[in-house]
Amino acid sequence: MNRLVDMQDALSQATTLEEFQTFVENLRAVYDLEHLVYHSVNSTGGQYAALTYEPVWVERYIEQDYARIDPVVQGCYRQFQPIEWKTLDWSTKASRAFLGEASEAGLGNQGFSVPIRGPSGQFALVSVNQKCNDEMWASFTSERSADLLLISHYLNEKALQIEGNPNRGPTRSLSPREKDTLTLLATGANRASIAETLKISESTLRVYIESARFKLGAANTTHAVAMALTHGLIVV
Amino acid sequence: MNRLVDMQDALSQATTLEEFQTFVENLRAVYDLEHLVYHSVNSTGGQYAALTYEPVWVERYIEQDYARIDPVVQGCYRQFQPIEWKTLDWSTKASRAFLGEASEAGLGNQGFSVPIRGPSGQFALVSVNQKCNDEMWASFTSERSADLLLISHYLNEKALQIEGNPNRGPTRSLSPREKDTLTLLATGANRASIAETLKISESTLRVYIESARFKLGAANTTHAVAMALTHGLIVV
DNA sequence: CGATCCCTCGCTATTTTGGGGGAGGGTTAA
DNA sequence: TTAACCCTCCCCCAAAATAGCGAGGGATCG
Repeated sequence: MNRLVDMQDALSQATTLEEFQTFVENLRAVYDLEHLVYHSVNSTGGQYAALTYEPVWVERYIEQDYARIDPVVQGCYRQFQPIEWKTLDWSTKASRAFLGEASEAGLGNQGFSVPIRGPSGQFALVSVNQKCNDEMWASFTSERSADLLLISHYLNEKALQIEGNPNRGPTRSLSPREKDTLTLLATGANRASIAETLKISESTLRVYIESARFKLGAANTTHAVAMALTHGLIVV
Repeated sequence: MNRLVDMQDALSQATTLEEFQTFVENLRAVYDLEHLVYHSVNSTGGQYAALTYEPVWVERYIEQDYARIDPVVQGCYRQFQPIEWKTLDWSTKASRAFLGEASEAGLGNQGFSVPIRGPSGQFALVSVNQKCNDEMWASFTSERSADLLLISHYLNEKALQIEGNPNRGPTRSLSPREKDTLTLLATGANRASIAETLKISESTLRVYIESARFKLGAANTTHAVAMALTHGLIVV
């Protein structure tokens, strides 16, 4: 387990994306893997990765927006547990084509990916890739799964830290009533029913909505609710 | 590290909530902690926990809906890293009252919590609690933080497995246009400006909003955006 | 080849929200 | 004792969103 301790030490030194990338490359070498990938995905198509794949493949992946069809990404997105690539559904046409291209780009036949989730819907995955037979791979993944979980956690922690956390700006705190209001709005209730629930007049309710909007600098109610959610001010 | 392996074995036997609860109790004993808590806060406001707190405290916690003001829950909700309770903000009146009650209920002065997130916005936290001085606690948490991360992961995996995923079944995935739409709505844009941004007519845009609402079972646009956010379908 | 979904656009009401004003009384901290 | 919040309530009117209909063309999959 020394490797993990060393890793944390080395990782704590990294403060830039370049150092992060170098770290991932070193980690690949230490574990004697074909490839190691940290891949952060967000739903709007933005993505950031530190990886050891061929640049050509990476470029094509981004250009073709393969994250949308990549069975590994899609599979991880719906699971909590790490995923063995072999267990994924490679039957669709798109998947097959994707697999073919990936093989050509030098990816091994074995793969294992760990989903990681952070606040505000942040999502990333750490994948390891190898060329070997099923038996050897099963042995590797069962022995190293705990390591991989921890590595994934530390990598994501570092990535979030380097990217800077999005909760920038002095978000003024909301009053209890404002929280109640936004929370109920987030459940889809309209002003009339919320007023009834909170046993106040709709006029009063409007004051809360408006003051919450003002405090958050939100353009409208939906915006205010979205901001409150992503800033963790309310939990629905 | 044998303890962790044993733990996984023992946990794999558990198939019911009662066994899960017993497992948590045993784990508390093994690590010689005052308390150990697995607390799942689901997005509809419901919560499920396996813990070693006094039943009276648990009842009060649920009855008063303390999850909404509990600084540990609130803090974990917006962090990726585990949290040391001492670093939280205990200055507000509600926090202080909460802390007072918690102490009376037998909670120790030291605490450490690990946030865990699963698919569809699932959120849980694992907390450990102890009565001891700062130095001893710092030593414990630094030595055991990796253990705790893994424990949290395995506990959540098991909890998800036991609970099954019936409530998250009908969440159909959103089409790209629907995601675009909800994402822009979450930024506070109105329909006119979104239509302009996406270079489509407002009529078309309305179809997306309505189909997204329908798919998510949302009562209105704000609800749909909130659901998409908490389920991790969009990221702002 | 039909079912199903996605993308695109239109119409007329009706309902809901938002903007901009007020007002009074309570608590808390400088 | 002020100032700065917080909670509560009211008015009018304009703007925006929603409900409930419709239409056609394209891709995909069984």
